[in-house]
Amino acid sequence: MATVTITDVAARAGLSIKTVSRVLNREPNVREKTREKVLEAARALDYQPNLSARSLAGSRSFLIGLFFDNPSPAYINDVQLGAVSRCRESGYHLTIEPVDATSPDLERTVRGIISTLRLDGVILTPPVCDDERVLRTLEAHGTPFVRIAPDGQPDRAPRVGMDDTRAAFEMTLNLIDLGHRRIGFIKGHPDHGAAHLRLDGFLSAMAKRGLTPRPEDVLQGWFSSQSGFECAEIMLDRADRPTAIFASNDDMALGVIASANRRRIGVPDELSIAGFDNTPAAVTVWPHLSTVAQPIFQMAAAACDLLIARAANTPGQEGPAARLMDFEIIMRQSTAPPAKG
Amino acid sequence: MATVTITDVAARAGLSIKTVSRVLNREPNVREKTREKVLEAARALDYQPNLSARSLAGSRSFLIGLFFDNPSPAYINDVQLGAVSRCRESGYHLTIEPVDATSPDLERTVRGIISTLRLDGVILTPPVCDDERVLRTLEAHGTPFVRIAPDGQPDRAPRVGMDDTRAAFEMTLNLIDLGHRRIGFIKGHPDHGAAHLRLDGFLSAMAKRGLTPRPEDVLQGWFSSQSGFECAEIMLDRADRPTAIFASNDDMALGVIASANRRRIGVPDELSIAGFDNTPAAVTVWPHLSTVAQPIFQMAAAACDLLIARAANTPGQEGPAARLMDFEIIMRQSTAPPAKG
DNA sequence: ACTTGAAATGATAGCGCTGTCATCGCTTCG
DNA sequence: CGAAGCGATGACAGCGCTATCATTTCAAGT
Repeated sequence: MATVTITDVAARAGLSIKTVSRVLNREPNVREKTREKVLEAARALDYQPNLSARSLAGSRSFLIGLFFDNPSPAYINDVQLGAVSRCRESGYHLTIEPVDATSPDLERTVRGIISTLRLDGVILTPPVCDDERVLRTLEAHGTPFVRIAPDGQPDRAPRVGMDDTRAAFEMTLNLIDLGHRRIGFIKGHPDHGAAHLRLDGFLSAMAKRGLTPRPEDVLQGWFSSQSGFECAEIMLDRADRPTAIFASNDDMALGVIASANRRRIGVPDELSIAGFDNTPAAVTVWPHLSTVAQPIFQMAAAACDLLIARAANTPGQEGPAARLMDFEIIMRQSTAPPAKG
Repeated sequence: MATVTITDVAARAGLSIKTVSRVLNREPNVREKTREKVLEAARALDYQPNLSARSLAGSRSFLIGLFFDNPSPAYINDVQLGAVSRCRESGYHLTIEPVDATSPDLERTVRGIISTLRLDGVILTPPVCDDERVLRTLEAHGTPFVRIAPDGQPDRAPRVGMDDTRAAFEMTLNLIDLGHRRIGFIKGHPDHGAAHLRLDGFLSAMAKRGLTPRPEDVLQGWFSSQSGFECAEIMLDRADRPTAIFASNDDMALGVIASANRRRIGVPDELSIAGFDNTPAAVTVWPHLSTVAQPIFQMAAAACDLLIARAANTPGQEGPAARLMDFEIIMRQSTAPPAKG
């Protein structure tokens, strides 16, 4: 309530407000003893800088925007936590900005957000990170942004992501090495780049082990559990059904489990199932789902780091940077060696 | 990039900046024709007000904070969407502030956030909405806040919520009217007030129909799917097991389904299962879960409304307000009449 | 001691708005 | 016809900070 300003701190420390400002902003050329005096006064007064004033006077707003459009709640939740964790460390705050990629006003909306807030940076998650209109608007305004797991144009701006292909490759290898020969694969939404990468990984692994998936075992899904269910219904209907199904995301894998349960096909004894994403739901079903864990929290934190670093350095430096994070293959109870015979 | 200020708009409209400000803030005493001139100039220049400047000069920051501590991703996602939808309409923005209720620095953290950002209001979700330290800090600072689904102290501050008791009551009635007599109930985390309310609703409904649940059919869960699974394992192990199980949230209901699947107990033929919350996972499993839908989006929107209205009205008016929203009972495929015999 | 220059500190002008108060013009009524 | 009254508009002072540039301090070099 009783607002403490930088002037109060300066008075208490017996210094000018500019010196206080210098200390608070970690600027160079401040004597160690002076720094301590300032810090002590600030602590004693429980001084909290006014973001609006800082933003108005300076070139930074201490605000990072997170743009997203209807992703999975678990995903966006992880992104938020990762981003906020870094923001906290640097005195930044995160504003969330759901965006409707199908809106005709998209440009105007985006323009309004970034210029009203003077965002220091924007984090873009799929599918917004591949929306040409959003990218163009941000570039035109000169607002730095980082894309998380973008599909294409890898060098257009800094990005963080993971190697989907290699992850799918390794998961497939795991399945094969468990003894499976006939493995079904459910593709993801064709508009998502990751869907293609995961398919590539699956196919390479099969090829590497000298296996050729039958066309009827590679079905088109849409990343929804419903689509996974439907694909499973088709595959499991055949007498010579696969002994394992690798769905390109957990939701679809859950659909596969639902289908298996409905048909009373034992998992994993009669059918192994693997997913991708390690959503919370993966351990909500029985049996727990084997899957690939994406380092979403870390990716978002890294994205935030890039933006904050960029806002701090006055020089308008560097071009695009990319950062690939490590994934993790998590084998739980939904996968096992195929039944003998 | 080329920043348009209110001065530019004033110049183009041939008016003073104060008049432009009046129009933009919907203040009274502006001639209609003047208003139009201003609006047109603003449109032509694509003027976007600078939030920092507005905040610094005025008494509002146009920022609402959302405090939460590790709730379910689906829940918090809905809250965010609901809150942002209202913020957008009023030129507000939402900053998300995950809070660790167990942190010893909690007060300092909260104080830092609200005084740095000068938040116009804060939305509190469970369990933060019942954290005494958070409430006290907000009150001490004079920051308005609205609690979503708080457990106790109904009159401490404005709140929005739903009638958990009645929802559980109605769902139980549905189960009974389907023909079930022996219904198991899985309680929620005892620290969450909603858990008690839902139990009350269950018991009242049973009593109303002259039924008395056996003690061994009312088990203590923790709102986690794991705990639901464990409770189900116990209940379903008995020969005279319930014909229906009502879990006080969807996660636990999912655990029950998992247990039933593991035991090859058919759902809903041999066992009906109902949940509470209508999480996305409710339609990811098979069979789809019957559950209670909370109007989370609307609750958050209402909370936001209260905060924004309060920030707009200069008078420090009104005491606590409460708003109860309507829930919805959704009967899907996990419930059916009990097997004959 | 006296210069010299870099390091340390301070004075001051805004940043783009809103709030306060003054001013202007027009209607209304005695 | 003049005074009063009110609606409409404008001038201007900050809000709390950062940026620029001026000034002071102090150690080193001669």
